[in-house]
Amino acid sequence: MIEMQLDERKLKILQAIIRNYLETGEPVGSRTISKFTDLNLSSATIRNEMADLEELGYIIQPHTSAGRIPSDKGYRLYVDTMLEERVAEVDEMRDQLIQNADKMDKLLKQVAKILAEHTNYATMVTSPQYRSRKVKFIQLTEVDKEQLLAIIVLEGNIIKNKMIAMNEPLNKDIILKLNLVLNTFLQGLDLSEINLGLIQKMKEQAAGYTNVVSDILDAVAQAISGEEDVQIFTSGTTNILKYPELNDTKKASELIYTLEEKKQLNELMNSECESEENRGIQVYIGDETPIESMKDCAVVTATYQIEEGVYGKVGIIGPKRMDYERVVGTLQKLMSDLDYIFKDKK
Amino acid sequence: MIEMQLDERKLKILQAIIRNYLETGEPVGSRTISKFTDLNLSSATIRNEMADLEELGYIIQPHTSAGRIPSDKGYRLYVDTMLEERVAEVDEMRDQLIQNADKMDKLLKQVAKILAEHTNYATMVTSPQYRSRKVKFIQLTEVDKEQLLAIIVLEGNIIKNKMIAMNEPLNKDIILKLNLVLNTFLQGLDLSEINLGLIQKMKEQAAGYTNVVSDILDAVAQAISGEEDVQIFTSGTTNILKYPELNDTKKASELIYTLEEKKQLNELMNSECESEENRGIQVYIGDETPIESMKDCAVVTATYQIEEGVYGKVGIIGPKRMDYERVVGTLQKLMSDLDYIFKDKK
DNA sequence: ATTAGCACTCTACTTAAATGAGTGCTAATA
DNA sequence: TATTAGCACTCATTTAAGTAGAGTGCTAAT
Repeated sequence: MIEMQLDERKLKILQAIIRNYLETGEPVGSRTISKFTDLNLSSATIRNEMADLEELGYIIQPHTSAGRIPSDKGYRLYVDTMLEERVAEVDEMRDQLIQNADKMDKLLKQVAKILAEHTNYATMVTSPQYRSRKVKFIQLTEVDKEQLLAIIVLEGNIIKNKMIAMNEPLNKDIILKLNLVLNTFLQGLDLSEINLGLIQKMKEQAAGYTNVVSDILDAVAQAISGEEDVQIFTSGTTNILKYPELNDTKKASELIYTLEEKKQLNELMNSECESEENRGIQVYIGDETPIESMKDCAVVTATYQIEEGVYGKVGIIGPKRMDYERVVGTLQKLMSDLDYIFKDKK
Repeated sequence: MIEMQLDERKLKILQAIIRNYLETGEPVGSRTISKFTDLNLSSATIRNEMADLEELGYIIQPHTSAGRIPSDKGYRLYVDTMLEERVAEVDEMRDQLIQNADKMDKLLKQVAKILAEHTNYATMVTSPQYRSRKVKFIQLTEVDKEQLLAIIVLEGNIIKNKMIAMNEPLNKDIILKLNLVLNTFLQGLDLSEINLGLIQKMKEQAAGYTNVVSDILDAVAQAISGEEDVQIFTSGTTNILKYPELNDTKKASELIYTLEEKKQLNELMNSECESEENRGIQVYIGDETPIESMKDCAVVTATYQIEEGVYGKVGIIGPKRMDYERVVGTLQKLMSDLDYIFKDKK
């Protein structure tokens, strides 16, 4: 059997099928393509080509006598090679954003919301992760007889508080000494550099009050490492319900639940941003996503950068027939807007 | 025509209808009630009574040959007079809660989530509003040459941070003095007691450095008053989709959107808690709720108290055929658990 | 006052037929 | 050889009709 190839014409037809499907959400038939394209081919010819495309795995027939819809492989080809960049008309987004730039989490919530409103998809935004954040200083303060407040300031003035319960009151000198030890050891250190060995050393250094002190150190260490506070903001989850192909109650509710619950989203939002050249925009289609409830969706993520080593991600979840051009365009624009805003703040 | 009255028997029948409907979600017919109750009446008699109850407006017939379902008025009567208190089996909830009691917002998120999981309804929890919160202590710390960190600890160990930019570096003595002034003046004060006059006095007291100082005081005052952060946490929004009568895509998505958006929820969650005796538990049925998208739901809210003058609210949103007994019971239990947790923390 | 019995209503479900979009294949055509 | 017209066939969707069952309202008997 002759090896089949994707010639120019097949590509054009595939593109037409995808474009059309993106618009309508309905399987597209040969007649439609015959009229839709400027190829001037009869529906019969298109049918033959479509049969080939199906054999090649780029399109799928939901049932015998239906039109074709793109397969994951088809979408993938489309996203990789056929996507024309598009200048999105999202300047107003920027204006809306700048107004709320004073508090980081509010800003990010805004980003998620505005993005959702603009795209009509569900969106998610992670707070920046301070992976290589350095400790600027630490201060322990006695709040009352039973409680100590640890304040940890990280580079970039990220502030963390941690209440530490004490069994027995500590006297001022000890607190002073602890402050000294903590600062001497930890100041200027990268979070990744704070390991168990170091903590062990500190415990030795502060020997004598070991039991209390080790509690405190543990608490502080935990507060510093603070994985926990990679917040994820989501918005527009109900947009999901607008797309008939996702509107199966069971599936949709699982998806919305995932978005509400947020835990699982880390899998998506924590993956490294590889291709620097494309502003870290990644597209997951169908089974490519690591999240079960999104198997019928497409996910587009982009990475924004606050400064060297401080990244966050923005993601959009929609049907596979997502308007990729618009989404990618919008995200690129948004990334550059965020850059602008953060530069300004700094 | 003779004025009809709600006699004992009619009440019993109504109660049986409602109970049954709460369980099944289906209209309930006369035969069911005839067997269900211990009244030993035939279905025919029940039918007569039901006709009366319908005329009185307590039940509704969705169509000619269907059973009856409770009307809003019927639910209302049920909630007001027929609800027997029930001891709920929610002790595990308490255990789960205590584990996460260290950070307020996490705790409240947990409350929302656990409550949603236990009840299978959608839930919402507001952060407490510190109307009459007292200042415990304030500390200014120099972070670097240009920035000062103000840490304000309020009663109940609510911690607020505020970064303050300085035009000119301050020397240590001045900071010390400022600390002293701030604490002397503000410690133990109610937020409402911190007014412009007081601030004026403090400014005088710290005269000499007025320009910087007034900036700082303004910042601190703003940080303390911090109205903005009445957060609302929601959870289990997808539970809505489990109830067929709410599963109309359009309505459900509006409702979930309301819950995601949160803004509107303030209308519900900010209303005063009137009847102290009932732990501030309020029930809104159907049109009684101020929120449009909840017209087909029932909402139950309860008020928790951290201490004198510091309240927050917990709310549950479900179908009108909500299991009121269980919900009210669960909420009462939860309220007392929260009390316990907060007492302990204090 | 209660109840048995019966005719009636209306929904939900099942089944069957009609519709129509779309295909695959074959034979004719350029 | 590539393209196309034409036709039989498939299958999801819609429409219609018929059935079953739950429940009512009313009347007459107890």
